[in-house]
Amino acid sequence: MNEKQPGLRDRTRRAVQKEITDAANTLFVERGYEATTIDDIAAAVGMSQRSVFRYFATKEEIVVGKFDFVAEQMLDVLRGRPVDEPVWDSLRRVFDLLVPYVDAPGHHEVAEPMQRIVFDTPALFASYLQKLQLMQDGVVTALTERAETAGAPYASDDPAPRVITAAAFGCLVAAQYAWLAAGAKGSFAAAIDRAMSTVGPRD
Amino acid sequence: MNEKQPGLRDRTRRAVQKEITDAANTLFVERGYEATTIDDIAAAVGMSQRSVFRYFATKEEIVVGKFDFVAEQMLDVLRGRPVDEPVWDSLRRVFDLLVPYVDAPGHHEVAEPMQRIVFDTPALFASYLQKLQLMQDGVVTALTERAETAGAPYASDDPAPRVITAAAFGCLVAAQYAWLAAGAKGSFAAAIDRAMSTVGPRD
DNA sequence: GCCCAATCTGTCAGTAGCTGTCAATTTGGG
DNA sequence: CCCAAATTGACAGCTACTGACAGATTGGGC
Repeated sequence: MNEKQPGLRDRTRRAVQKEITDAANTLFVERGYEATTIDDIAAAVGMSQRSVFRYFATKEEIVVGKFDFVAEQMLDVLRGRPVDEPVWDSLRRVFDLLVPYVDAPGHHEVAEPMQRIVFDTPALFASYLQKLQLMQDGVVTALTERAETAGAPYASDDPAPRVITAAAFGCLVAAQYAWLAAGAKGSFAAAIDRAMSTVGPRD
Repeated sequence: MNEKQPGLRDRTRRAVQKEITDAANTLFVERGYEATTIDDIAAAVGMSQRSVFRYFATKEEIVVGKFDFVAEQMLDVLRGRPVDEPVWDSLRRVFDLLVPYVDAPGHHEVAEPMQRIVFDTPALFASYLQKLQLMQDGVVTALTERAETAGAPYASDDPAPRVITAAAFGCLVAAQYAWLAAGAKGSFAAAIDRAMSTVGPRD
């Protein structure tokens, strides 16, 4: 087995990371992202600036780092879907993973303002788009493998899997725009449904 | 008339900007983007670091700044298309604008390496994605206006124009991936055609 | 429970991107 | 020809980020 128990060391590491993100997010919402300094965050958590950088490579990563984890989960979900399910439907299921991050019931005090901060701060928005691109890379790989498993592999130069994935993620971002513009009311899942019914693969 | 002659001042400004980008691109291709310092660029053009920042707000802007200009051109092209043309076809025509930037015939010595640098340097790629998003904002506005002109306006909460635009731009990026992966041979326009025939709007 | 190697930590020094200020110089255009 | 406006370099300063090192902490096998 290549499985490994998290071990105490890893667990405390995650705990400290969460402490930092929580403190940072509070500050970001209070004072704004750019107005908050790494030293501010370090002081709030009670550690040195250098140590904060031992948990997060960049300031942006404090905000968007969680999406690395989401990207992994996406692969699990996608691989768990039936191989004969239409690709567009599988992708729709994959996006269910993001719903709790966006539509977070309960912590509307922090989650929603943070979302606006991401969309309004150029540096953060760029990082977010980049993470989405990373997710797409994983999805494209999984989709390619799945097609092979199903006995209908894509040609090596066929752009189809990437195009379909890109279109689906485009729907995702558009849905998020619409949802935020409408005041973050209503269900985010419904916004995705609506977006993904507007375009789709051709055959 | 709200038209204004460029005036000598503006023209020299553009000229200096071009001088900087040319010198910078050469250095970027030679030594890499991150290994090249603003001071290096300033020295190469024979001005102070401070002055370089008077022409470009950020280092990334030296590379991706030209896309602001492209975004404006896109609006012109889109507004010049017949109002009854299918949206997907109009967007395909808009993308013709990007072909010369990517498929640049002649200066393959710089244009193609720079493209790889953009895709391989995280900071640059993120900026590029952001510029694409900016272009989309403009396109969505133009599309909305056009629908009004045609007497078939979108509902204010209808995500359709943004979704379709996002899907089209997704095709664009996927096409660029495929084209670069195939060694930048063949026509980029054909890659876009292929990508945009894989997905599309539903009605 | 003991102990050591592995990990974590703070401190310090340094680099690069980027900004404000100001005085000196250049220059477009009337 | 001349002046108001724009451009410039020099300097100081801030913040994100990195490398190095010495000392403290601690997980986990014995």
